[in-house]
Amino acid sequence: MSPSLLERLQARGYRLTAQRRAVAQVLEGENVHLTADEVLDQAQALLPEISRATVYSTLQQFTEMGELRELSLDGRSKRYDPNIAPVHHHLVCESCGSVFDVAHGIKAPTLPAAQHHGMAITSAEIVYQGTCADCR
Amino acid sequence: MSPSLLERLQARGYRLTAQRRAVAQVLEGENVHLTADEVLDQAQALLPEISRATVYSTLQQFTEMGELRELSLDGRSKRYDPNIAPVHHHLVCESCGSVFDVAHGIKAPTLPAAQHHGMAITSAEIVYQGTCADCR
DNA sequence: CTGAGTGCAAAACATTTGCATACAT
DNA sequence: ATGTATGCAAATGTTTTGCACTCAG
Repeated sequence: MSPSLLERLQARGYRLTAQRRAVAQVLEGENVHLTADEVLDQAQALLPEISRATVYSTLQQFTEMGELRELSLDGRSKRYDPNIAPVHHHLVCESCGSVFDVAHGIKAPTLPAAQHHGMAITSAEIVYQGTCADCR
Repeated sequence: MSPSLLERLQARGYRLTAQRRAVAQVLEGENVHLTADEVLDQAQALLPEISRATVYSTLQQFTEMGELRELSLDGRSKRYDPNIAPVHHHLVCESCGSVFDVAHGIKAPTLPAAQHHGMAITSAEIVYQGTCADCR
């Protein structure tokens, strides 16, 4: 089994506090795509005194460290995905906003240089939109 | 040439006011991906008394009518794309948020039914991320 | 005319920031 | 110890809403 988020943070020598451990623990697992607010809720269940500002700043740091991927799938709030190892895409329910991972192996087509508009491309992500079973 | 946004609205018998005409006019053209706030700015240049609430509600209606496509490309604010005819994808600058269209012809791979997670898929959009010429 | 559209201001969210205090290393 | 992380509360940015007034059809 691959190292957990918490283990990866320790391995980096990252300063660990109870708050950061709570955030890491909430984000452990497969197919996890929580908003900052959901992370706050679940982290407060583990550690009641954790504050909103700390959750936001911790999520921002984990993202900058490359330990989380920030997803902007609807116009409302960002979601955080701890599944960073393989590049993978997402399915989004247009009705309730729930998110599923697409197993790796599906690859976005490479964009011909003529279409780069002068940009240096670093990644490509596909968002499949539709309606989930619950919303139908 | 294909009918303009304004012409399409007229053809639907949609009730037209000076405000709605201003919003439609601002969104005319190719490679336009404005935020609500940018639409407000430009619409106020045409019609100083237009209000923020009207711009938001008009954009929402145009989107529901299928005359605009709402893009959630960064976590900040939605952008509105009047180019709805062909399905097309986008290039986004991670630094400044500017957006370019990818010419049609590029298609996202079809997702095998086994990966649908019970969802009914309606569309697939690719977001290519990178850094634009100006930001380098 | 008349219901739908508009402006205004306030509310509802999402996120960020400044600063004094607490704590991991 | 010491510098960084945290909590609090206020600020910022985006979008929505309630309500009285206006106007397109």
